[in-house]
Amino acid sequence: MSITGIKGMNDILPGDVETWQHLEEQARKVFGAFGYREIRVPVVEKTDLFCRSIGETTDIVEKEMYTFSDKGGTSMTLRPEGTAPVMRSFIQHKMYAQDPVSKLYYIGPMFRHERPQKGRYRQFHQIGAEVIGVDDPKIDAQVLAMLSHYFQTTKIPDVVLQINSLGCPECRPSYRETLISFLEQHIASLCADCQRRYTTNPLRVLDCKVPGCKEATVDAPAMLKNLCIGCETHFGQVKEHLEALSVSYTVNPRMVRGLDYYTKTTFEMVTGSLGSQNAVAAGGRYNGLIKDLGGPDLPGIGFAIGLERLALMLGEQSIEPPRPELFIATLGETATKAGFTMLTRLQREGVLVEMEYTGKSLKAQLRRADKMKTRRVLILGGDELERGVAQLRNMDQSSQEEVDLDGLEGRLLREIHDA
RNA sequence: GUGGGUGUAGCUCAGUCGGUAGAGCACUGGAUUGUGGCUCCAGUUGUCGCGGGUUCAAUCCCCGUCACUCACCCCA
Repeated sequence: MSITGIKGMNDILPGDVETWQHLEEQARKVFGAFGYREIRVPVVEKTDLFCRSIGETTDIVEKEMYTFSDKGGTSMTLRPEGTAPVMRSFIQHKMYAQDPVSKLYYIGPMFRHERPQKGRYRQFHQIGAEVIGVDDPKIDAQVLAMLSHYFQTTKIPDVVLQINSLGCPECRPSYRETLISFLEQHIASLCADCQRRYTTNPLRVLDCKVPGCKEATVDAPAMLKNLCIGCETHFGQVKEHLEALSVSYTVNPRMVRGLDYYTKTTFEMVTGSLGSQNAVAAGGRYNGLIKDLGGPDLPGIGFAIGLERLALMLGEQSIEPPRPELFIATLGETATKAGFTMLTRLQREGVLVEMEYTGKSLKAQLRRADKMKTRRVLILGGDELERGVAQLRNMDQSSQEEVDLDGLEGRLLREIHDA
């Protein structure tokens, strides 16, 4: 048996990769216009970084990380998400000393050891953006405006923006307590999972899909009703700004996050067309994170987009390879040599040119040229070469003319550039 | 971690009520001593996922295992 790839880690082959390039190019364009600059950070970090940022009791940290010891014995982890490494880098390079506001984006692979299924893989790819240094609700709204604009320009169908507020260290702990005591009274009607997690992660119970849990929690106290003054006005202003920017959204008071660092505004772009892996982008504000990681007390907000899920939504249509401008078909050794040097000269001019290297029949060469959907074929024969001419065939029109080799390359280059 | 489905040619799949296998596409060559797409003809490719059991005989039945996949869980 030959060596295969690793479960849940996929190859992106020609024909599919063009979709990915499109998604990445659009992100660079859109994010660039909003003033974001790219940052590239390693895929491996010290394990501690993720434990401290994502949260010790989250599923990600408890059971999904690719963690190993390097030769010096330090525990390292393949990054399961992008925000923590970016914040680590931000702090380490004291980026706050250069500019009070940093707007950064990243593109790259993330790793989580989960059971793979549609839209969920062990190596997956995210495009993320982060704004550090501003707590103003205008920024929350602007981030959401940029995100929904990105979905419009990439022509991703059927996504809706859901927003919520998770409160802050002032209001969340007391809400948590009232929620736990509510859940205790209804524990009998909760599913086994919720009975287990209602103390560790009570907010998650509100997001449970089991009908019984939904019913039991209909009258549960809502975070949005228990926000402190600061969080409430912040959330209200976010909504106002979204309306002013004509960004459509719905409030989902039961939306929760899988990472502990989120505060205040949280959001998801949700689709109905991907089954249960329905979040195609998600994020929120994380005002305490940078301080927790040993940096200054600066607010932040950001999101990550799941590229596999977008690629799935854009459909399976495989993209055709580009059409060569010219195929050089040759007969005989001297013509083949001459054709080969011409091929290379034109390629150096940036023109897509092909030829057959293995000395097949002219018929076979033309068939191959046709299969590649070549626009033109230059037929170089031995006798013609001596006379300084060749046959130039237009494959679309099935027409052919004899051309002088002298000045031919210049003529072709002009023709190709004019088209 | 739990459950379901599927594993036959490069791809999509058929098939054998147990006697070691086929189609379409793709690929190669020919019908035109130097000319593609259409058509016609010919040809190549499989340890029928792997291991074990039952049997005279297993790709087919049974058990195990691995892989892929979908769902739960979780999440982008």
